[in-house]
Amino acid sequence: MNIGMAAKRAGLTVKTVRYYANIGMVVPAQDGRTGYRDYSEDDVARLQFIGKARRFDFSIDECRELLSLYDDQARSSGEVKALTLEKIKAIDAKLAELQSLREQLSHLAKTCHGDDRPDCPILDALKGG
Amino acid sequence: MNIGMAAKRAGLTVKTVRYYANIGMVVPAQDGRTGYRDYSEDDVARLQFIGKARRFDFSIDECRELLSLYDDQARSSGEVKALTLEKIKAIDAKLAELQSLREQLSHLAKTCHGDDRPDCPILDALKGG
DNA sequence: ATAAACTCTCCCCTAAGGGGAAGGTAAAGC
DNA sequence: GCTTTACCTTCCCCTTAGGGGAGAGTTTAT
Repeated sequence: MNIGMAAKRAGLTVKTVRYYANIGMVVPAQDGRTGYRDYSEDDVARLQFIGKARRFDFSIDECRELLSLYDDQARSSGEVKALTLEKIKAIDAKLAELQSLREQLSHLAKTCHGDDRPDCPILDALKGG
Repeated sequence: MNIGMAAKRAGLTVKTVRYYANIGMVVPAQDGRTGYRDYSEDDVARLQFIGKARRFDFSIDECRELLSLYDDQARSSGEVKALTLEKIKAIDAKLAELQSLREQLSHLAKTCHGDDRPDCPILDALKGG
């Protein structure tokens, strides 16, 4: 099938699907005369797989790993789980960082009266060396 | 003072400080003969200001706004507070997204026995249309 | 005088595509 | 059969916020 249909069925944009072909993630057959990409059902399944993994915040490189595990009939579920746990750890770190940031900003916002007067504790906090 | 000292005093890299000069955020005087940038105390204060705001996750464009508010003696603290509250809102959205992601991944990881057997609920979840 | 440390500009690189141009192809309408 | 429209191709530039490094000039220390 053509790229437009493959993209639609995978819930991705044509640009994205073309990108995945360019970087070698999902490389479909290609018509020699027209140059049109020709996606198989299996290609579409892989696109869907990647789409889902991306929505789970896995990077392209991580998707590549997952995909090779997905392809490998002999892989252990332990490998997949390890990758997932790593991802969770990274998310936890990001969460902690954002939460700390939020607290600090929230504190600053609370101390700022936020009216027409020009004095502002937020700017003062940013100012100090 | 030279860029190296300005960078050190602002807690930034030389590359970063040069970048801020290039995009017009902090443009120091420049020696006509050598081309060396010459940072004033005020320049350093602005660099420090930007450095802090960046650490608070404000984007370069938001720093630009903050900086113009910082420069504007007539600005109201309300404007600054509004920007800060917007930032907090954006952080909250990101937090919610990451938390949902974490829950889903955590659930998947829990259902995966993670041993040497090849069947893996995580990959199965990614596979399904 | 020379070596080390510092500075300059210029160019390419990052992640994951988006936007759009120029041009070929296919399907539908008349 | 012809034309419009929709779809496809490659190619190139754009995004964030700088990092890495080359090649060349400058200043400082020995």
